[in-house]
Amino acid sequence: MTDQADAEDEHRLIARRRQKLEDWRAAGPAFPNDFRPDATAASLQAQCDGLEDEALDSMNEVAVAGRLMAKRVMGKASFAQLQDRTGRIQLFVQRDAVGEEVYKRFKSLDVGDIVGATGGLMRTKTGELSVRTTRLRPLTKSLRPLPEKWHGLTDTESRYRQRYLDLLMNEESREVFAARSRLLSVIRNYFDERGFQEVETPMLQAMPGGAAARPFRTHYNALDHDFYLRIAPELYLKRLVVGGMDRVYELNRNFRNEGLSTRHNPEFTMLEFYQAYARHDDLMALIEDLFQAIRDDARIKPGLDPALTLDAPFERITVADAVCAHNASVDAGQTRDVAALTTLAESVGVAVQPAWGAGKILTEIFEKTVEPNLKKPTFVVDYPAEVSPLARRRDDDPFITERFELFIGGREIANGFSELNDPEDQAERFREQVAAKEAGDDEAMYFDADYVEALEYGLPPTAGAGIGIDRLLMLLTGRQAIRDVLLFPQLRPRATRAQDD
RNA sequence: GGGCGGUUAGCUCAAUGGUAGAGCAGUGGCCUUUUAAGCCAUUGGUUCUGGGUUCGAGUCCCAGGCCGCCCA
Repeated sequence: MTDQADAEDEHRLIARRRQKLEDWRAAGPAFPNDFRPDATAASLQAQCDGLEDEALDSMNEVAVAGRLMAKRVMGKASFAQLQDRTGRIQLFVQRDAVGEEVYKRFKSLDVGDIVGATGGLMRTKTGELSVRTTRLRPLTKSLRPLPEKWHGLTDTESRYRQRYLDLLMNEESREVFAARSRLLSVIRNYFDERGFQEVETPMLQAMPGGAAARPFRTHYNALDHDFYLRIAPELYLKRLVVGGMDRVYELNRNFRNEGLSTRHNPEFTMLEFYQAYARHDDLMALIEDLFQAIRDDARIKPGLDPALTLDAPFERITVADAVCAHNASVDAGQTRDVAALTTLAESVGVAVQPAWGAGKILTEIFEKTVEPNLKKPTFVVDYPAEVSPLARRRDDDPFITERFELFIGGREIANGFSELNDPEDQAERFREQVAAKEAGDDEAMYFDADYVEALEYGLPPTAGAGIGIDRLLMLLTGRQAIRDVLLFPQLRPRATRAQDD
């Protein structure tokens, strides 16, 4: 119970509703949990579509439950809108049908209260399906007023911080997250049907690996040891392939210690999958096919720029060819020439570091000058080994790897490669990473001796790829901000909430 | 990290440096098929925070918070 001082400080609107809750308590259990709806708004709308009055009259009573979203009292008869997980259904409440007492209680309900209603079905003069309410049970009192009924909740900060209000008030928001669920479901079905096993590997890792990124650090008291939140599951998934799981996938969170932006959230959802006895180009074909399944089965309504299409086949181009195509000042013979690349890099605003080789500079130029222009789905291939420490080199050209990235709408959507399964080459690549880290690159990798040991038992020839689910969903739903596709995006903590100490 | 914009009633928004307002919600009244129901009346403010300028600041200046957009 709140004490008197709190109650007096409380906002008048909340205080008023709290008083109504007291009235509920006086009338019996105020938070009953034995009401059982036997229908939903959508099921009733579907079931009664096109039915005449007589047909509705002859139907059994239904029980519905949900949140009161609108209340229109017109004397001795009233209408209310009940919202459940499927949509809305109207209640018709007549004083002479429910009795004076119940009608009075109905009139004292607030928009936002959660109620259960029982009654037959009818259609109003204007044709709206309604529950002709005979019994009405208040189930949960809402002490705080909902946002305004017409404009809803538009303040972006409130929409992110109080997502429950956004979901209650904004159907588009509900639709985005329903689409998210369907997308994940389509992906899981796709891999399950092809013999991939879904697994979960550690998020709390003693040594973060599998990507170039800064990790979050935390402390494990029982072991008195610092741990990291994973930046990628890659090295664990490949250990599983060593262990005989020839096809695995994981669909879960990664954490990267970087800034917040329209396109970055510190925790984000990634699909990674690995298939033994396959090469990177097998996975390119698989991803093309997966995207057809997403297009056909995920039923994502709004969004995707009409100028874009997910239809296969996707375009294919090499990093070097793409750089030449977008930069007139460099030709095919110079794409491994540090001097020529440095000149070009600086002319496009890339600050070249002394430690960078041709592969790194070329990739930076690519990201700066080509990436944003890749609107149509495009596989970019032949990434330099220098920027691909976990990818297998091409047998005919060890400067580059059997790696691809998929770009759609100017953004990276997927990244994959034939896995490096030569333990000696992998050890050498790790040593280069450690050298880069010591030279000041805090995104460079650690030497993961345990992983190299696993490779020494033999990783079958394998290809793997990752797809950023949040960015894919942004693309599919046409959302500009990653926060619009995350239920609880990261925001700066609020200082004003009183924390004692 | 830098630049720009925003921040006013529970919500959505107004307000030349001169009495802080409207709609919705709330409260009281009328109203037995409404659709943002309608009509009458009415309550409600730390104008994000802290300084400053001024006879007087929501408004101008400085610093800060949070949010958004753009850039690095």
